[in-house]
Amino acid sequence: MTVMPDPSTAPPESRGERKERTRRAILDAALALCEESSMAALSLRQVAKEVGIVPTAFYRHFESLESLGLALVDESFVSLRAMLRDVRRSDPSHEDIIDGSIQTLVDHVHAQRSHFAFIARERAAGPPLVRRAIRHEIELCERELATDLARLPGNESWSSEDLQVLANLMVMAMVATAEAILAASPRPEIEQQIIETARTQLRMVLVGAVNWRSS
Amino acid sequence: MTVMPDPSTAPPESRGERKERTRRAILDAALALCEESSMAALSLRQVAKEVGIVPTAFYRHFESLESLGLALVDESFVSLRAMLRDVRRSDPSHEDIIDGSIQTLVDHVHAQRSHFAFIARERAAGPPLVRRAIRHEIELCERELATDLARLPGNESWSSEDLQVLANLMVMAMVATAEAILAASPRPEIEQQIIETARTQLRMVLVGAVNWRSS
DNA sequence: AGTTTCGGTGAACACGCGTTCACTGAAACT
DNA sequence: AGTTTCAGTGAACGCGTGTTCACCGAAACT
Repeated sequence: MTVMPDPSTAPPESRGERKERTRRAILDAALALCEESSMAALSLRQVAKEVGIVPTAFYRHFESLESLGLALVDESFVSLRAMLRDVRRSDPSHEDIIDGSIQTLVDHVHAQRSHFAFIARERAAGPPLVRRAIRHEIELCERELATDLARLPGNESWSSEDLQVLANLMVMAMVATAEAILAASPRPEIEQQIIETARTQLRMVLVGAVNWRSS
Repeated sequence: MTVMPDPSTAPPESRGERKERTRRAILDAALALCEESSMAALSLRQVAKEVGIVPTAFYRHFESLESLGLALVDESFVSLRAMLRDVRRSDPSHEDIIDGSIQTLVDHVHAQRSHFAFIARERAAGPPLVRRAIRHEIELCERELATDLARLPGNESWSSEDLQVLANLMVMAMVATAEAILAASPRPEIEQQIIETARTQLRMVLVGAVNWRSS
């Protein structure tokens, strides 16, 4: 609960290290507290109590709850980009590229549960600035995916607009799948069904993609 | 601001009519107030002030903010189902079925803006019970769409599971499109681009669907 | 005409909120 | 050793919160 280490057993810690530790504690507490509703229903005093500091000490780390929110957006998208990197790393020539990608998604959603939940929630309901920041980050992810898709063999004839549209569709399906997994857990049998659904959907979209323009 | 009619000009009004009028005013005020954040950041006193009644009078109509939320879910899904009915009404043999459906979506999103925004927001960030209610309603819509798809010619060979998965994909795209329209307004050129994107995506999915099983 | 019903009132309750300010005390620097 | 820096303190402010209660007065019923 408290940030203070036990002075008898704790190793020596510089001032900077302690500040960073409190900052982390604030971020974690905020992430945990807004899990049940939204950032909009989060109070400075709640966070401070959870961290184990007095309310005013909060201002030593963030100038407002909104800037805390923006920091959480940054942090959450580090997790999301790590996932995209893992998805990209898989061998594109492999047949199970769909299964692999979905498994990577599932793994990361479980490992960084709060970050993905934060993005899903605040994307629609966060403070205006937080909302904007999230939408912007997602748009960047779509553009990245679009350039990745452009490099894939067989896509030479695609216009960049169509690639962008396909990337948008895929990201939207990914976001929805992540949301569904979060809403389902911890019920493995429902989660398995969501995974099956996502797999089939990705295959359907893929079938649509390979027959595009040629139909 | 106030619910009270001017006694000099107002027509006579029964007790039941007045109660219903106040109830409506509460629903509208809540819808308007949580537009900028979420139900989670809504207070009874705020709503009462907006309606023009004293806070305690709220309890004459709803037993809590959460039950108000559930009433708003019901109301919002009346709008959504009205939209689905309009979509379904269009001639399925017509070539522009995609354009027609999307136009219907756009029209309804504009006409019932607050209802669609409410669903999009609270689906992810509302109080747990509200979230559950919305997810359940959306699932019902998916099942309805799946049975509709089953009646379409050329789908005889589809398994009911695949139809369900396709319906899920389409509803997910519809929800995302509605969200995008709400986030874009009032910028007509961006909205037009969203519509174009949705049109292309629906075509892609359709191409995938017609080539399903046969590929 | 007399009585009941009930939507709306207003005071009061204990508590949580964001923000201010002067402060403490140990770490970090000179 | 002496000074500065600064994360964390704690009291105080004015306001908003949900909920309770006894009360009012007009519509609705008998």
